Amino acid sequence: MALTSRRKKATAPQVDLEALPGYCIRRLQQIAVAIFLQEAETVGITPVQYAVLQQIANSPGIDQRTLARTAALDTSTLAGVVDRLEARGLVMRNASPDDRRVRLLTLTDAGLALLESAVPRMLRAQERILEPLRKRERAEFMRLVRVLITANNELSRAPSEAV
Amino acid sequence: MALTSRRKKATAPQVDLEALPGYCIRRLQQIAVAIFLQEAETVGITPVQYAVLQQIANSPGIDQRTLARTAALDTSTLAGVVDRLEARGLVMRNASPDDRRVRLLTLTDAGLALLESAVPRMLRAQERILEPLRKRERAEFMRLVRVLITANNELSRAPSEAV
DNA sequence: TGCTGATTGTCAGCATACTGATAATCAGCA
DNA sequence: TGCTGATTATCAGTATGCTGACAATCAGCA
Repeated sequence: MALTSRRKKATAPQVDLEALPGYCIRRLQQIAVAIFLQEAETVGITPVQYAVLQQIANSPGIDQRTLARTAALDTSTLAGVVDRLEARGLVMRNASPDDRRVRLLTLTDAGLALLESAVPRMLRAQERILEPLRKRERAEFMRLVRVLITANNELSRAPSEAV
Repeated sequence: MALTSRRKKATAPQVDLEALPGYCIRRLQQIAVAIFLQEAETVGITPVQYAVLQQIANSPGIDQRTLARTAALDTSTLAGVVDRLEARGLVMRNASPDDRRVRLLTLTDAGLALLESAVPRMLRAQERILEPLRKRERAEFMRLVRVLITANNELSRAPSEAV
């Protein structure tokens, strides 16, 4: 039978998703978010909202562009996050006196209070995420993840940048 | 000075996000997606769309509920993904003869052809994600991630389930 | 001073991802 | 047979996350 006459029955490539780093990382992210939301349920914030509140607390009066970099968020994504935090009265958005394009962010008293009550719950969530690993494995996992992040930092539109 | 008269100046807790597993996992997920999208640009599919196409190829005639579990997606999320793939003519959605609630999924010829051209690019993306690690570290990273996923599997609404 | 290019924030559009609700359907039992 | 509870898929609503485009503003220079 000549090759050309053989009906090319396209055989679907069989791939096990569990073996793919990208798939496993997505699963891990889903789980980490679920744990955070469980722990922070009474506070009512998401992981990203926590990160934004925390960075504003770390650097009061920060502008949105810098905040986006330090929280690893796209500026357009950050705009939405800050919108929601502002609507809940947790964050103030004030125009900069020096540059009218810039909007400076500060926590309100309510935002600070919420952040303070969120921190222990956030820490508990972090512990739970790594709990299945032995102590030494946890450190090794974090080391490996940080290598991956640092080396590939520039690849996403929101490259992280230390403050 | 009595405690009650001291103005409680709430001191913002300073936390370094980079030290938090959840934050690092989110960064890693952003990077993994960015690498995948770069490699798969000419094919025009996302990581999740690839996973869905691949699982349909692995099990032709699979129903959406089973597919959601094996691809680690919520059924409501999967509905949208399949909508888009169907609209592009990559997937067929047929009612089951046995149970009219169930919709069975199959790849079209175009879907199969696209999947075949996507696989090598997907594999290249997987290599790039772990490239910053040494060979032994890559295996260790994958082992640790799988421990975390397996142990915490039930925590997300879309617990993965081997086929 | 007035123009040009860069910067800041926002928007529209698309794609995950979740919760909670609902319609359609099925399976089992009185 | 007819009813009840479970199952399948879908929907509305909310929240990341990205791209590409835009208006407002600024900084630097002719």
